[in-house]
Amino acid sequence: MRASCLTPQEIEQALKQSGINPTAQRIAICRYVLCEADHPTAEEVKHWVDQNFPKLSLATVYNTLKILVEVGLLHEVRLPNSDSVRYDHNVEPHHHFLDDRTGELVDIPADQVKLEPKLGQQFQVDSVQLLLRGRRVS
Amino acid sequence: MRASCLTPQEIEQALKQSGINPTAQRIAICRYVLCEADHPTAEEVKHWVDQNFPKLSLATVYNTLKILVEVGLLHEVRLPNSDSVRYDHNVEPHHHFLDDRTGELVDIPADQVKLEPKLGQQFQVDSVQLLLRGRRVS
DNA sequence: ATGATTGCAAATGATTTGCATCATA
DNA sequence: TATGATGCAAATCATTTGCAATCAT
Repeated sequence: MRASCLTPQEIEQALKQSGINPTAQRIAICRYVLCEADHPTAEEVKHWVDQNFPKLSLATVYNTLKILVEVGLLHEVRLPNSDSVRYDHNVEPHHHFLDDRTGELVDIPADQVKLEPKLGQQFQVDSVQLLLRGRRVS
Repeated sequence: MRASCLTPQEIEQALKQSGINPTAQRIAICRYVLCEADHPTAEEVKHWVDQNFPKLSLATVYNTLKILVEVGLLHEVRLPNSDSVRYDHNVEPHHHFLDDRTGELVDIPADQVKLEPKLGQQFQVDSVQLLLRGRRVS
């Protein structure tokens, strides 16, 4: 489901291919956000880098995340129950399930939901964003 | 599609039934947000009341909107392209279409989209939030 | 009078920005 | 040394909150 972890070298490659100068800070952020992390907020990213890459500023975290979103390596997710943006390294079309109890956010592969809008042809649908809410039962 | 406009009396009724003290300010806000308005932001509500009900503070706008959401007379909508919450007086289940060019947000009746999640039974789906994005062609 | 409601201004939280410093080609 | 990247602090934007003044009962 989740893309396998990238090595620092592969991350460097990916950044270069997207026209991003692969600085040490950016690679550090990518290591977390493109791999280990699960829909983190900017604060969570900052918290992680604080432990693994001291002296990286919050502004650089935000700036880097913004760049990654711009080139499409990352997607923003805004949840109805929070003010902070979450970052999703899964850039393939997919849906989300939000556990309203725990706040946990789970990726749902696109093919697990049959979705057929029947709108007038004046509506040209380019993309679809679906959030399923409820709770997970064990 | 849209519920017909409520008279001030009916608004007063609705507020009382929801246990909200129907003050002049609250009725004024409801007149706009439960009726005329089309997915306004808090700022847009403030702008309207400024012209029709001077001396109503922004804090009261926010507080009133929050109360209306709490009792279910209004729903919050967070769009991916904006930081401000929009308020939706259509509290029946429905979807949204967002025109990425104009920013226009259109209600889509629930029955115009066939939606069948096929998730494992550990996912108990209580509600669904669908945003279709694209552009409207004339 | 009493409690609820309001308005104002200050506080908050997330994010952005300006700018001086720093690193690297 | 020129260009871009970083760190810091201040700015911004949406929203919330504290509190004193006001209103309705």
